Amino acid sequence: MTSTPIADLWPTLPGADTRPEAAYRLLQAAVESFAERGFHATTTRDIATAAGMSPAALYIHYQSKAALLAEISRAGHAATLALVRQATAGEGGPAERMRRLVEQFTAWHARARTVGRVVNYELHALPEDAYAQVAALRLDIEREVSALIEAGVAAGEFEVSEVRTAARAVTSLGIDVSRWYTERSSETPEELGRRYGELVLRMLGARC
Amino acid sequence: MTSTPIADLWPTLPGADTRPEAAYRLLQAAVESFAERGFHATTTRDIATAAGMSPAALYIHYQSKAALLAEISRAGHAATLALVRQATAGEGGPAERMRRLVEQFTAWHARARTVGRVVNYELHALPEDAYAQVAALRLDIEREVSALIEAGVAAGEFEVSEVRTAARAVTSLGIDVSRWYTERSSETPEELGRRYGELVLRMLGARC
DNA sequence: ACGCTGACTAAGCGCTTGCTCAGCATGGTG
DNA sequence: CACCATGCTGAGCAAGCGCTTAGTCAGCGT
Repeated sequence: MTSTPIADLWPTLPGADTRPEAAYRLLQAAVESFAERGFHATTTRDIATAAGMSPAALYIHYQSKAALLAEISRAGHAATLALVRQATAGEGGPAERMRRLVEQFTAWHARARTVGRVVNYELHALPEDAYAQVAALRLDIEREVSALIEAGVAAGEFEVSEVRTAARAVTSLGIDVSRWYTERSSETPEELGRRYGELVLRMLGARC
Repeated sequence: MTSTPIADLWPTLPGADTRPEAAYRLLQAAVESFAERGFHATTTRDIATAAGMSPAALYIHYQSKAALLAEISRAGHAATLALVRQATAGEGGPAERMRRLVEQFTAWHARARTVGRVVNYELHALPEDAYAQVAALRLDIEREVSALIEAGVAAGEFEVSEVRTAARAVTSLGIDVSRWYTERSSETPEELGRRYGELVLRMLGARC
């Protein structure tokens, strides 16, 4: 029942199979700690202890505490963009694709809420170069959503006055799920996804 | 053109008129710093310097760094709840009141985005007693929104499958504005509010 | 048996943090 | 004038921070 959100993320990391298992444990511990307390309130001792090691062991696998955050953020954004691309590229018209996108985008932010929190709310703590990479990925995600809405408008399936505002609202709804969703929530990630899909289609004026 | 978001907040603070002006400057500096860097990444020296004082001066007006956060959070939540109550209590049917609520809720989170960020994203740093007070206020806000949606459904003006999920979506949209809105945004807070009001009414299935 | 390597630890360095405290200037009051 | 309360500062303390260093040890090829 309890999911391991980091598992959604790990396969997208470079060299995931060759990397020692200890690096994985450190990454998992960092995600959990950063999500719960925030980057600056998390100490390297927290992470190392949660991973069952001494503080110094962290620096064998990662250059710094910030490098850990950068790796989580990069991989998390890459995974999200991949999810968005997969959903929008599938079969069906704009409305059908939008429903699928919102369902999966929302469910991911509920299921992988710890990763989602780090990805969306710890951007300011990223080193400059990592931030630049991540900002580019975020732009790509928003562009995908905007393009899909525009396609829907062109096909006469959506009716929207401002595409950019609508795109903001769609992504915003999904992202904010990682803030408020807890494992005590009454809805499963998939249920929530389906309901949000319905709400978004109505928001976009999809012909009923 | 540039707003001073803290001004929206200050009047709701207890003893605002009797309190020395230095306390106000410290509070303003704290809001700005907490919003930009987060609570834990902000030092007492940051706050004091921004207020034009030495670090020690902070402790004449506030018991601790956390007490500053608590005061900001309490006042910010109280102001938000007051805004919500004022909007929902006005004249008009559920749809009209919901439009007004979303317009004002959204515009506030754009205009007072610095306060909004502290209020919504630094909850975990609150001392336990302050957190309890603030959690109660947050529950009240959500209850107001839920009640308004239920009233709309009862009046036949809304059509919603799950009231709680819809309420979550409505508040979520507004709250997340404080995360992404910047003063470089192309829309004014009021424009954004109007557009979001439109989107939310559609989302709730308001009869057109 | 041997030396080497790579994962790891115990100890701790240099620095920053939240916060304290003795003392100073100011201005209202007798 | 003396007196004191108020608002503030300069200096600095104890604790905790990110990170480094020297060294241990199991597993490996030869």
